[in-house]
Amino acid sequence: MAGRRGEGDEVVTASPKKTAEPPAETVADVRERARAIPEAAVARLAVYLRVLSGMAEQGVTTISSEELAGAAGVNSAKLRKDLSYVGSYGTRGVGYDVEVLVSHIERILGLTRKHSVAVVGIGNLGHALANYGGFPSRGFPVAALFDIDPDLTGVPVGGIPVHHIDDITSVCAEREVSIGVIATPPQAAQAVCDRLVSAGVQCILNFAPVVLQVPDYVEVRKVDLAVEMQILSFHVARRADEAAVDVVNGVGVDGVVIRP
Amino acid sequence: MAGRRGEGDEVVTASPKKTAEPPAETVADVRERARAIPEAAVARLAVYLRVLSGMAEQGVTTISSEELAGAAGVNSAKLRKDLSYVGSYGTRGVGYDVEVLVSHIERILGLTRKHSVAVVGIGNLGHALANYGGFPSRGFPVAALFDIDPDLTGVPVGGIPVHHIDDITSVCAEREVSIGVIATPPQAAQAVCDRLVSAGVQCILNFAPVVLQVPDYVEVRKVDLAVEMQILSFHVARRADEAAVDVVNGVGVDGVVIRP
DNA sequence: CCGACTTTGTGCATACGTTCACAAGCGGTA
DNA sequence: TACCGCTTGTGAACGTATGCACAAAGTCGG
Ligand SMILES: NC(=O)c1ccc[n+]([C@@H]2O[C@H](COP(=O)([O-])OP(=O)(O)OC[C@H]3O[C@@H](n4cnc5c(N)ncnc54)[C@H](O)[C@@H]3O)[C@@H](O)[C@H]2O)c1
Ligand SMILES: NC(=O)c1ccc[n+]([C@@H]2O[C@H](COP(=O)([O-])OP(=O)(O)OC[C@H]3O[C@@H](n4cnc5c(N)ncnc54)[C@H](O)[C@@H]3O)[C@@H](O)[C@H]2O)c1
Repeated sequence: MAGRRGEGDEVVTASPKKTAEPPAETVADVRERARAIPEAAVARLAVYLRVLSGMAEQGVTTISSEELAGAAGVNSAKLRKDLSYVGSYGTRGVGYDVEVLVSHIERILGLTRKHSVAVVGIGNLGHALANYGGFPSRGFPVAALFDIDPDLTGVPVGGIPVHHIDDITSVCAEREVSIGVIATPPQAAQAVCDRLVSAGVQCILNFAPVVLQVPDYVEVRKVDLAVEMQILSFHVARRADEAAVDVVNGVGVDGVVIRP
Repeated sequence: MAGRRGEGDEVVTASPKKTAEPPAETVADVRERARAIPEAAVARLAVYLRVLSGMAEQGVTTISSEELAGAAGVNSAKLRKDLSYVGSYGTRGVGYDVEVLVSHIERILGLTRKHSVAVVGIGNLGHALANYGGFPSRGFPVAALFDIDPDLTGVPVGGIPVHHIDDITSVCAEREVSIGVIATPPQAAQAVCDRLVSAGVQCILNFAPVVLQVPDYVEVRKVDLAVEMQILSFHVARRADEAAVDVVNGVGVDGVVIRP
């Protein structure tokens, strides 16, 4: 790593009583860095990873920040900064080795280990998720399905048997589920969430349009399609408003310049 | 509106030659404000709206920022700031009138008008979306479905007939589609997107794991479940790293205090 | 009508994220 | 080896978002 402040890899022998203000840099910093990656950058790293995997399949071995940024739909400076959080694995004047980059991003994202997924609520959405081949191939095997409906339990969906929600604790423990996906009706979501948490699941992906309450140590991400659509709707409205402003501008509100 | 700088609701007659530095506030500002709402705030407004609608159904007529913030899972100061972008419709010492707030948020989000949705790609996910009742009830009627598979076209899904993708332009125009949802395999997504744009659709919600290229005036939002899971995975890994640091800390790296 | 109490709305400080711009570093070439 | 052109990696400037803390503005009981 280039512009590091201190000098050399100062071993952990640490000076005795440095009560001075500027804190010394330690081993902790190496770990600390992972924590220092902005959430927004993490989301983009996942996108870069997908693009890079595609590149690798097409036989591309090296890629410049400019190219990768184009393919990922971001500014190249941002891309380089994002990659700098991961470490410095590029070659100046050349670019990045695709394989190397893939493996380092995978390491940072914790994809060196598989994360088993459990889907709760095997209705419209749950069926789609269970049948989807895109998760296992990316390191997220769907290890268990749950529903409360007795007509569904026992029947396999996408090759995986559906368990009754009451068995959630034992099955999750047995299959080492680390991610729980909630696809139940909103009324049931909080209760399901609580059961997942009790079962030791610390990561939850929630499709139900409710705000889940969880302990601090549990990470929740939500996918709310109605919210997405409302954001789109907002932009439509905003655009209409701007058009209206332009009209007013054209008509000319006396003397008042809108954008000089 | 409370803390407004100027005085009274200065009508649009605009003072003659105020070339002074502090720019006068005009009609444009009212419109301007909509544009000034941070994207993050817009997403939260949609959540507040959902919570408020639920409250209204339960007969709640008034709510304080503290209560609403709790229900929406955010800090109350943030909530109040978000609402201040919409305008000042609360009553100090009392709180917000639920109905009033709902209607103002709806106005800002452009929900006073319906936004017809077209879903393209009626596979696993497309079926789930077409069958989902949550969209029409929130002002987003599903007006058309499209697929390339001749076996699917003509057959109704969720009460809506599936059209062939080749009819996309005429059908979208006829049904005044304003939001296009892409649920096709990734390989087809860019082509489908281009067709939607040609058909005049300016808002796109993309489920395919690809980065879409669109003209500036088109708004795209993506839902990428694998990315969501990878973000969760990152947090798991980060947590494991922190635990490792704590162990090192416990063992005691001589003299170096990690967090004093 | 007053004064105690509650809750909003926002100025300000801080933290976070993005973008610019350029020195540092590398491969290739003479 | 010395130079050149290209691309990375990162300080620093900027812009945006968050959260605190408190004055302003309202309600309500007496
Ligand atoms: N279908 C979509 O396209 C879509 C889109 C956006 C959001 N959502 C949300 O996703 C969730 C699921 O949607 P859906 O269309 O699949 O609903 P659905 O009604 O088709 O399926 C829900 C399933 O959950 C099961 N269930 C109910 N209570 C349960 C409990 N306590 N424990 C376990 N399982 C339980 C039901 O038996 C049913 O099989 C809903 O919250 C919905 O709002 C769905
Ligand atoms: N199913 C899921 O749970 C899930 C989860 C995450 C992401 N996705 C993504 O969503 C998309 C759809 O997933 P799916 O599981 O429904 O796939 P699917 O294969 O079940 O369905 C795809 C549908 O698109 C149609 N199609 C193909 N090319 C088309 C074209 N050019 N024009 C119109 N229609 C066309 C096909 O006929 C098919 O009906 C994929 O990109 C997938 O990666 C799905």
